[in-house]
Amino acid sequence: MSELLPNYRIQVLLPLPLSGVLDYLVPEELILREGDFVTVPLSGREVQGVVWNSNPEESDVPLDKLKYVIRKTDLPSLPESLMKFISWVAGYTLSPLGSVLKMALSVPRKFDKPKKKTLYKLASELPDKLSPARTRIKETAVGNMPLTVKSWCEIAAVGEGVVRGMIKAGQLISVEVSGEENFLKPDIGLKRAILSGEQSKAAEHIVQQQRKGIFKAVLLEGVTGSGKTEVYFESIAEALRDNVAQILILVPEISLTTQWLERFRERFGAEPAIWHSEMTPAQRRRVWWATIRGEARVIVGARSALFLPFQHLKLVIVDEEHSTTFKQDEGVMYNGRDMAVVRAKQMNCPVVLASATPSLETLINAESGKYDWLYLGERHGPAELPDMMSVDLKAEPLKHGSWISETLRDALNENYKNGEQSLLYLNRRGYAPLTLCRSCGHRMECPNCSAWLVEHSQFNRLECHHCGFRRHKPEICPQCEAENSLVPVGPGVERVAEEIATLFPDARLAVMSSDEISSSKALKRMIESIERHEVDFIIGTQIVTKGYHFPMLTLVGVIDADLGMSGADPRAAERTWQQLEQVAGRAGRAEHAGRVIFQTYQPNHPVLQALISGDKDLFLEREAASRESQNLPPFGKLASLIVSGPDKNKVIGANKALASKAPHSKNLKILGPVPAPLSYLRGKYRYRFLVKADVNVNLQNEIRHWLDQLPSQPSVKIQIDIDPYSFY
DNA sequence: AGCACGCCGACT
DNA sequence: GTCGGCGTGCTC
Repeated sequence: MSELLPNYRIQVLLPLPLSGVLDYLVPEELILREGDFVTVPLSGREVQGVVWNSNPEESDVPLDKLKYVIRKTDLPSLPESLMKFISWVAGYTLSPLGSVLKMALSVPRKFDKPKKKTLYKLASELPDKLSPARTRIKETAVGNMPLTVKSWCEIAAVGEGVVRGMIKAGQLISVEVSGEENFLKPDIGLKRAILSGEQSKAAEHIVQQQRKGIFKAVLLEGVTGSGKTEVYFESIAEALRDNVAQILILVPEISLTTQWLERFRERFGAEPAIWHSEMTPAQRRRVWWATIRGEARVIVGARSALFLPFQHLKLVIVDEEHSTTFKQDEGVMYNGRDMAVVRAKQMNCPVVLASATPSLETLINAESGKYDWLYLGERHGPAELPDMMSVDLKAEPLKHGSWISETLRDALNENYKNGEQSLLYLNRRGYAPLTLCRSCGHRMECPNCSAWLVEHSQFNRLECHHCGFRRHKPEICPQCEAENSLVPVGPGVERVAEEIATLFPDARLAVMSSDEISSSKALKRMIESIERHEVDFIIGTQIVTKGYHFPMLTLVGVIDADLGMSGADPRAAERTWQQLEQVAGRAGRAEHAGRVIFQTYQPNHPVLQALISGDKDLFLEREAASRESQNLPPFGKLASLIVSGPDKNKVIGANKALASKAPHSKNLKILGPVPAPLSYLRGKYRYRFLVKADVNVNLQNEIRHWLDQLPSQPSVKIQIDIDPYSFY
């Protein structure tokens, strides 16, 4: 260390799409360690980076090229465990290291420390006699949780004057927190759920793993309503007995979990820290700081929460582990579920994968004994499993312009007459997926993509669901100029809603799709209205599969059970099964028995057979066998390469160059290039290669070597997706 | 990601 | 003759 004086060299990783680190010199007076945040010069500007290597062995960058670190940033340094995770993810996804760092640091102005905040909690002694408004405050208080003035107003539905009055009277006591402490200190003893024998056994198992402080993956499988949440809540409560333990709960869509958060609040009397993409910069900063300081104990977040700077991560839970929304399919393409397992492994803590319909990958791992397997078989409470049947649309054809078969219509009618709720499921937004000219056959297509424009009747316009292009629905055909010749073809949720409105003119409808639900507030309002039974028919896209409890819902009609069954996606059947199983799980809550009707042209399809017979094991066995025979995940490795660019000839040229250098062996096959299913997207031509390999092949190395043989061309982009879930 | 460098169209 | 379009390439 004696010779490190003025020319002491370090390597800094910058949050830019650079694949490596940059070398800098350290001014004499500075002491820098790995993980420290630094400000460095980069082509004339100042950039924030992280010291990645404080003692590089060698480097080919000549000394005279190096610039000096400007200063050390006043931030807690990045935990070593996070640096390790970032490196791992970059290597696995074949993304530039700097891009992964950027993702991990997507905290605007993180150097601003969060502001102080004043919260108020209920005084321990209150007068016996309180005004009605003040009594409401007293009664809505959960545990001893301090809240902001605004939150008190919201939860007790009182005016601000009431709260201020109570503060003045000493009935609410102020608590100063540095901004992130108000979701801390969950009360582990509060409101313990009463667990069934099976549930407590499962919880106990997780707790034991957690106490051992070693990595272990546990599959927690249980049908909807079997009480998985209670099980992992108990494990969380136990893990929190360790006074510094941090717990991460990964959920598919945080904005859709108001009901979940209420349960958490009831159980722990505190808010968990929440992390998702739609947070304001101030909220992000608060959670990031609370996490790096170790003050946030329970963090609930979408997949990007994996990149928070945990200090003492002691348990990871992945809720709805089968959900495909864990897969990020742009930028750094990683699967949150798989990376959660890696993160837990690196942190030496257990990871719990919870689902009613586990993914095949996870089931195979559980079967082979690689993961522990906990099964909750009883359906908790009095609810019965729904009664399922399919309607063969070949035997019972739909009338022209109608999407509801007679059988389904009769069932809906009966349910409606009985004053119960029905759900119609169709995973297709808008009014109609295709608009066609009756006189010349012209199809309304997106100018930027090879895709049809979807009619949205609300504003009488046509939209591209891939690039966001929209236009007014024209009066005349743009090709043959015929008048009134454009007709909608096929149904979307809006069109099904229209049919329901015609069939049941007095019924109250709610359409649930991302078009109707712009914010989590709008969603909450809609859910509450359904819970209060202000709605008779719900027509929804896959947004309804996300695990809400609608106690009055007793009939589910699946408009098109075949949708999504075909295509290049090897997981299509599994995904359809999961989606339909989840939708079917909405029927029959509480004391009402439920019914599910699937409309299909393929009543003998294994997916439907499995759902109706309830023999999901047989289906999964067949699905596993089929994937094994094709050497597809999880039995083989798969990667997709999308070659794209605005100049079609350049893209084709790049394809040829790639194909000529493609490695081939007994263990690795490269298929393609073929035009991608969306062969033109956002103004770019797209071709796809698929790389299939045996599990023992180092897929990343093979691909890296392959691409390294070719010069990079800025006008042609190559996107690598390891273990792809999206096949567009 | 920025930012500069560089080579072709409409302007004072 | 220049201003400026954004294609291309580099940043220690």
